[in-house]
Amino acid sequence: MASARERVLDAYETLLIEHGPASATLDAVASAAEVSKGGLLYHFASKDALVTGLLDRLRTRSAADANAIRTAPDGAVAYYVRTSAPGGGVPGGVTRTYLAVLRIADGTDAGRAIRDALAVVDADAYAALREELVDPVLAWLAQLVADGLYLRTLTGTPLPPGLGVEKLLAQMRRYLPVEAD
Amino acid sequence: MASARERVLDAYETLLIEHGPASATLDAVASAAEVSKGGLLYHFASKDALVTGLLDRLRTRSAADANAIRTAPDGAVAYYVRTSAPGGGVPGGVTRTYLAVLRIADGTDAGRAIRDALAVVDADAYAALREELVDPVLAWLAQLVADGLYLRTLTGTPLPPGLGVEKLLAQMRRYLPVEAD
DNA sequence: GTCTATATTCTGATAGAC
DNA sequence: GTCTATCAGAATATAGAC
Repeated sequence: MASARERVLDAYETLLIEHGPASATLDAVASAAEVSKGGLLYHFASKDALVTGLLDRLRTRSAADANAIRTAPDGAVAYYVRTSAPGGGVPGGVTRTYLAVLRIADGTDAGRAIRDALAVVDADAYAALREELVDPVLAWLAQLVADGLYLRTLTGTPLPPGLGVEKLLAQMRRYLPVEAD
Repeated sequence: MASARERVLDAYETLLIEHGPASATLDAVASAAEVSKGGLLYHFASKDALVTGLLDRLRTRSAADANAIRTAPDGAVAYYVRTSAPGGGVPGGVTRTYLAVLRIADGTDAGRAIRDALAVVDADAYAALREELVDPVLAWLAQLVADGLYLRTLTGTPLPPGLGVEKLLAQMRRYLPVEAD
């Protein structure tokens, strides 16, 4: 079994995504992670510390994912688009953590660290895409397409019938110079 | 001054976007709307009723916005992309309400009505874009670019230096057959 | 390191005056 | 239609046993 600390973060992610921030109470997280509330508070001394722990995980996974984008066999764009689509996230990847963190982002001063962490993920992915696509605006365009899929993943809206990710990638290859050299 | 009912919805939207769902308590909403908690509960008998009221507003504004997309002078794509970018929302438009509703969406049964309402907004905009772009995959591609900007608006991440919306539109016009006939 | 029990604060909602 | 006063339940966090 994974360490209690990792189990707590996994449970917090799942609750944030599936039941929303209001349901991600310390009680609920502890219960889902199969530890007591006291056990949870040993690893994360407060709810803020739990959030900080999730942000640390997000940064770590973002760096790893940027590397995966760079080394993807089918090219950076295809990898990024596929992993952004609903159901396309890889286990232990950045997608799930990003979606969880999105749910606790707000416009307050306290939310500043959260927005900064999300901005770093964006910048990491953009830098990785730029290594395949030299034109900055084109790289941004490709990233935005994938981020649009991300928004669908966030809302839980399934893809429209007849409109799949591979069809989208084919259209991008047809019109945009996004092929790896 | 706007009616108390509209002020309450405005205040609820603002609190959801700027301070997150946890801070959008009945007390806080009433205070921001400059009514008492009792006054709020006269117009919206429960928190669920407040959510339902916001979803009704979302659907109304989505229908109006779909019409604005169709009749935009510069074309549907340009309008949709511009209004999706950070700071591009029009007062009383669907953007702000959509961002607020996004913050209360979750994967539970109770959140089903919320996700459905968000899906309707997506479908409304897609249908409006399709009237300009006949190719379904191309229309979807254009929508995803705008939705990617939406995600940035949601996270509050400013656009990268040197990468503006008009540059993006120029690139889209260059590579994609997205020009209005 | 992990647990139970408790203190304190805050939330949604009700009751009833005006 | 709008207000104040109040309650029952839940939330975070602390204390201290094991």
